[in-house]
Amino acid sequence: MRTRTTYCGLVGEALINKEVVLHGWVQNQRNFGNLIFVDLRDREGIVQLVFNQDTDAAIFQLASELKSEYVVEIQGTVMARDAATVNPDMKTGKVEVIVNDLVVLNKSETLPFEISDNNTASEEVKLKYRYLDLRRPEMQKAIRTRSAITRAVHNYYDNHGYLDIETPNLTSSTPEGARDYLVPSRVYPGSFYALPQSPQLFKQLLMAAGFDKYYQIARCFRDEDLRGDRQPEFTQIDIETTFLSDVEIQTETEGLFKQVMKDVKGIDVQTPFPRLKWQDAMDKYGSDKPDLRFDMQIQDISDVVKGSEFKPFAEAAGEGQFVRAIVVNHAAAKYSRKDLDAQQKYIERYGAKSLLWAKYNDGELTGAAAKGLADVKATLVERLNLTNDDLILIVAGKFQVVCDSLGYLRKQFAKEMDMIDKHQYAYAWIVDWPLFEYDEGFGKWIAAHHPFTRPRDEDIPLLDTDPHKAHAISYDIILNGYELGGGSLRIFDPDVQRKMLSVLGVSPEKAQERFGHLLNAMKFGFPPSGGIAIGLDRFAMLLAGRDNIRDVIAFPKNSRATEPMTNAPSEVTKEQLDELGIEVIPQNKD
RNA sequence: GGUCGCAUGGUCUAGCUGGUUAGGACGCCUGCCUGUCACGCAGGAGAUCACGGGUUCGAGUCCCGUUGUGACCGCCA
Repeated sequence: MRTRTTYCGLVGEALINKEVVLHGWVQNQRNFGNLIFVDLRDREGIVQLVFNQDTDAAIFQLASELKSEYVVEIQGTVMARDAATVNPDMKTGKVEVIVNDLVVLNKSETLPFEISDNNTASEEVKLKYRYLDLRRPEMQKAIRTRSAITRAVHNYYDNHGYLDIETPNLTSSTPEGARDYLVPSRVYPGSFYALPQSPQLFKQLLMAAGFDKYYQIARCFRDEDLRGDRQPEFTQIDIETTFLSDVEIQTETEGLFKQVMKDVKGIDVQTPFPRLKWQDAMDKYGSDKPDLRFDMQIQDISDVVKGSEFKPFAEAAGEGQFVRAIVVNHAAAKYSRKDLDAQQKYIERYGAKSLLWAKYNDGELTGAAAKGLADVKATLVERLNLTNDDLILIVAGKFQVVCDSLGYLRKQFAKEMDMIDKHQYAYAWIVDWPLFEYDEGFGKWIAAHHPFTRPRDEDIPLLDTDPHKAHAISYDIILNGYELGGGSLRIFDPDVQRKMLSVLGVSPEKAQERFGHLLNAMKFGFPPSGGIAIGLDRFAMLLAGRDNIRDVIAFPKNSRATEPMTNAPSEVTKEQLDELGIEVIPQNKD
């Protein structure tokens, strides 16, 4: 093999009349009998090769046998193309390479799908041949965006005095939070390691050790069902510091985003980011991670419809019930009764009884809820600031139901009405979180963030009396409707930590067993600390302009948590199980 | 765990109310072509219609189940 002189995609006018050696994959071949064009592709792009019958018959013969995805080495001369044959759509379209030597390094069988960004092969097939799908320029770009991000992250934290410290992947199981992935111990049959859901405890202990500023790009594992923005293993940019306030940590983190946006996208983002209280986010946008690229705020009209005999409003008159609305401008004509009935199906998922809607035109309300609103029309028009062709969407019910439903509708209609600027990056902090949330399924309080989150000092007495009223010193960073990351200041008083765990229903014995190391550490000069963890996959997905984190993970799992290429997870031999002291109970399907 | 959708040559898909020689596009194979760049033209091969059962004179099509797969709810921060 000769030494490559440049990448295919980098062959440009600077190299005209120069000799080059290129390695790459055959993208395409156009054969004219006595003249052949071959598009040669590598990670930087495509360049056109020219083979002429008259120049070298033997090389020409070899070139005529090239097929898609053959791997070749060529030596040739870069030539300027005639004005008439320049291809303005190609980066290398002003030049071409006249080939004087061709070596086929490897052949390719017929491919399961075309290596093209237009290919429409199913997700299943693409994942099975992931290495082929990754050859597509779009995929190469997405993976490279991720690489650029991690590079910028390392640079930023290195420049700001943070130490990159690794934490174990074989650790012990913790009862809180997500389901753990377990790894059986051979040395101690019947005992298991757990893969970390995050390096949370370790990073706090690194602070106890006095490292002051830590960061790590850490792999995390959670055995829960997948979504477009959730994989069972994922990567966090994990940060922990001592002696900093919540605002100081946020400011350092804003610096990171500023730097990454500059390095990766060439965009200057404004800091500080807007800060939104959790309660306000829920009230105005129906979500704790609202997409702030468009407005369309939720408005409470409970007081307006109070006393109404219209059944949905009458039912929602009680304690803890709300009637709220969004107004979609210029949408009344666009949506039919049928369209809106279809939307109702979607909000039923969140427990909404019905989608109440009305259209406003020339001072009149029409539609499903018009009759029920007739008495309060004047107030409503003023409150919602209605103008012609407005579509009003109203949901009544419990707080969570109303928020989820209107949050969904807000996003959905903004999308359908094309109100979202795809080039905008709307960052914000969500602050003032409740410390706990109530789990209806288990009938108990669970940590809204995690059990080490520090309550506001003035709320500590509430832990004994009204835990649900306590607020956390925690913060989420959101971008375009996605939760990018979250962090908090940590409890550093062992008494507060014990109290916190007790509210969560963790007995002192269990606490000692699971978190003894942290509780012990708190006895020996434990510093106030805080940090944040940022979802690298989601961040990369957003910067790469994709809508699934699979696209920024080289070898992801499918939606059933399996990996079609390697067939993971797979069965193991009886010998392997015996060694671990494990017996598999056969699954009875009937 | 639940709901909804999908499964037809290598790939993507058409196939309505049951009777088709299972159609098309891309890819593949053969031939022709000296300026294409999604080259073009002519010809050709390639499908137990995911699997199992049922209804029917007859099933790609209807019904039930299984499997695989996608989205969502639950779950997850």
